[in-house]
Formats: sequence, C-alpha cells, structure tokens
Amino acid sequence: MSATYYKNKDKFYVAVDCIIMGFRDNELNILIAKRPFEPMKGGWSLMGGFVNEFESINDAAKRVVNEFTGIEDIYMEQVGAFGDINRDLVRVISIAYYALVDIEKFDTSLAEKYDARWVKITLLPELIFDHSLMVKNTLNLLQRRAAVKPIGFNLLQEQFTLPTLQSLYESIYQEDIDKRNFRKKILAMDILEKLDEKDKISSRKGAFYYRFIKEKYDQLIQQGLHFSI
Amino acid sequence: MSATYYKNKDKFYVAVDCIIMGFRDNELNILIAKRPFEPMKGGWSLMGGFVNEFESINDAAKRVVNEFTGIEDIYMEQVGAFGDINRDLVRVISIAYYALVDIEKFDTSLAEKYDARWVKITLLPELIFDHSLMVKNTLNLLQRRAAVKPIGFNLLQEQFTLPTLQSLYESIYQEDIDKRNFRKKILAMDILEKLDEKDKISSRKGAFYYRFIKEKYDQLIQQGLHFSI
DNA sequence: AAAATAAGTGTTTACTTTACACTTGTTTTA
DNA sequence: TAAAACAAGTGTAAAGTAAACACTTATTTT
Repeated sequence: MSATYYKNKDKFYVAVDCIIMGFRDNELNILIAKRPFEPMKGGWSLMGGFVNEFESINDAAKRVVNEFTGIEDIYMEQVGAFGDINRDLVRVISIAYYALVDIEKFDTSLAEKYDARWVKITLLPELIFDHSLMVKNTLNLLQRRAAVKPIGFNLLQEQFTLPTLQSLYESIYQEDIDKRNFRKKILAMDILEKLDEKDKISSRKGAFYYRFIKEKYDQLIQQGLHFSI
Repeated sequence: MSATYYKNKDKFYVAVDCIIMGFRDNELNILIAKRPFEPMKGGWSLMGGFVNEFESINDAAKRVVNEFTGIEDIYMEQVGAFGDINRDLVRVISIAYYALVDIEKFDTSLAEKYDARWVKITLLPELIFDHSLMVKNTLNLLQRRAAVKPIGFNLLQEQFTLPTLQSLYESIYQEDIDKRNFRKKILAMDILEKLDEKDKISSRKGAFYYRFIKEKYDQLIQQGLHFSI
C-alpha cells in the first residue's frame, strides 16, 4: 500500500500570509499592499508568498516577512490555516502568521517596490479573500497572548516610555486603561529598567525611558510567577 | 503575470490530523491507531486523512472524524498547521483539529476496522511524526477554551452529575479542583438544570443529574456576562 | 509670570478566588 | 438491624486582585 498510497491524492499550492504589525502614532499598524496580479488584482492584500518544497512553513513565513520589511529576527506566531475552496482561481491553502516588528527598522524602499503601506488597524480597508478574517483572528490571538507574555516589546524600540507602552496595550485591547493601575502592574513585575534619559518630544515635562530586561523576566518565570497585564 | 504566476510553484499533499477526544473513567481519552502503512507503519498515530480538492479543510476534518468514529455533528476546532520538512517520506503539510465527542456514541466496530483505541491522555505513548506535539498544543488550547466557553459538555452525555463534570475539568486542567468552589461557580452561572433523577452507580448516596441548557447560556451571553470556570 | 500640557503618584472599595470541615443519604457488612 | 463505609452535598471567612478615582510636578509656550 505504502508505495502507491499517495498516488491518487490531490496536491495543493500552499501559501503563507503574514499579518505584519507595527506600532506608530499610538496605534497598531498593519502592512498591506495593492495586489499586483490577478486574481483580485488591485485589491488590498496581506503580504504573502508560496511555500517552497524544501522549507518549513515557519521558514517560509520568516522569509516572506523579511522580503517585505527587510527585518531579520522577527517575533512570529502562527494564526492558523485557511483553506476554503474558491479562495482563489487556483485553489490555494494559506497559513496565516502574525509578525510583530519594530516599525523603525522597516526598509521604506520596499514600500515602493511592493506598493505596500502601513495602515492603522482601526482604518483597514476590506482585504481580499479571507485576509480580513485572518486579521480579525490575529487581533484575537494577540490580545490573549499579550496579556500573559511580554511580546508587546517586539513592537517597540529598545527604549520606550510608559505612556507609549500603555498606548500600545490600549491599541491591542482597543480600550482605555487607567494610567495608575497600568503603571502599578507593569512596574510591580520588576521587568523594566528605568533609564536616566527622558523623551522630550511628546510632552513638555518629558517621560522617562525604560528598557525591557529579558533576564529579569526569565527570573520571574523561574520563580513560578508570570507576566500579566 | 497572472496566468503563469502559479506555474513554477510547488504543490503539497495536505492532510488533516484529528485529536479526537472523549471522556471516560474520569479522564480525557484520545483515539489513536496503529498506522497500517509505511512510512512509520506500526507506529501510534492520530486519526488522519488527506484533504480532497473539492472540500474545505474544515470539511475534510469533519469527514475524517466521522469516518473513524461514526459520529456526526461534532464540536471541532483547528489547532494549527504543521509543516516541518521530512515529517514523512513524501512531504505532507498537516492541519491539526481537535474534536470533542461523546464517547458513548462511538461506533466500536470502527475500532477493530482501523485498529484504533481510546487511550487516557496521561498514558499516551509516543506518537509518530509531530503528532505528540499536536496533542500537546491541543491540550493547551483546550485548557484556554474550556475556561471561557462551555465546550466541555460536548464530551458528556446529555445528563451528567456534578462530580462527573468536575472530574472532566480536573482532567482538562490536570489538577484537583475544590468541590465547593467548583459547584458554587458553575451553579452561579445558572446554565444547568437539575433533574430529579440520580446516578446511583458511582456512589451509594447517588448524585443528581444535571443538563446543560443552551438557551440559558445564550441568555447569559446576551446579558454581556460570560462563561468562566 | 501665567497658562498649558502631559507625566507621575496612593489609597480605598469592590470583586474574585482560595482555603477549609462537617452533615447527609444510601448501601454494605457484621 | 445497627453500625460502618462511602461519596454527595453544603457555607463562611480570609486573602488576593482588579477597579475607581484626583491632584501635583516638570517643563515649555505665550
């Protein structure tokens, strides 16, 4: 049986579609592009590509994100497989991944090359195929993840202020957070280091910069405690 | 570009692997089978099958679970796609789904046919390929889901006792739960109906049967409240 | 020098979770 | 037929967590 087992089975194109997220102007942004070919030419699309025979799907997703952003070492997580029939002219099974990137590291020359742009998650247009559903599921997943793992820092530069960090979480949860409660909670975990320098751009008084200290986080975990916002 | 776009892309066999869960003897059980063909012939495997060209991956998963259990109308959820290279002789990208079934509805004749058996989740042998990882991820997902959605009832018959329901959650979370706190919480939601009949088999005193009332749950949700264990 | 602006700071209250031990109903056994 | 065995069933108090809430401070602009 084994030799012939696969013989009459169908094969599929397998793609990865990436929900590439950045944080800018106090809001989550997603990189989308005008699709340059049929089907759905001209429609708004996530950044995607096909899986090659000799790479894992994780590697394919990393390759795609790197291709469209120029960024290496990206925090990514799989959202799931989407395989409704008729999602394309030719049937494609697509696996969605979200990626959290520091938008400052984005190679802007690639935006022109691929006709891509960062769009606030609250202002996303309708996307082609099931891409809008992928974004919806991603936000869901991100909300659950960001509550219990310090993944939000992947969206920020190494130094950030607490007001910025708070507005990041507000953008993820799409609701306001009390300033005092937020600071109390995040500082109580003792995973941030306060720096001497202040950000004087976004306020007159200036807000102190902080850094996320991975070692302190690891220590926290080792003590059986956990990150929680 | 469009016409030739797919031309030189690789195609893949796509399978679904199903983590079919039942509840028996106060423990979660998973249906596994001895693989009847190469590669990995004789190894313990989840129940799987290939996706056909003209069905969605969700439908493929439903078809597979029905094929191996005889059960229709199954609660299922996708766990994710697994696509490491070399997971098979011929490369297969597999999409894992978990299914929660009432083990009493299981067509036992199929167990013989497929050399399948229910194994306690705590006593699972090593499974082939990445199937053990799929089970691990499933338990993780199930723990998060069962905490906020009343999906556990899919594993029980229509009538069940509170001690049984509690041991179900204990098996999902793999930890003991306080009897009084558990009852308080589940009854406070007012989504169960107490019946007059008792289960006299598993204790001398007998435990009252309850039923899950979906209408009451829907009402709960409509009030902006939510299920939580 | 006053006004404007966002950063920064503690306490109280409400709610949720956890810990904890005895009584009840029924069957089995002596 | 009484006592022992067994799991079902029940309530309260303490601890911990989350939520609500308003003023002061540092700096720049006018």
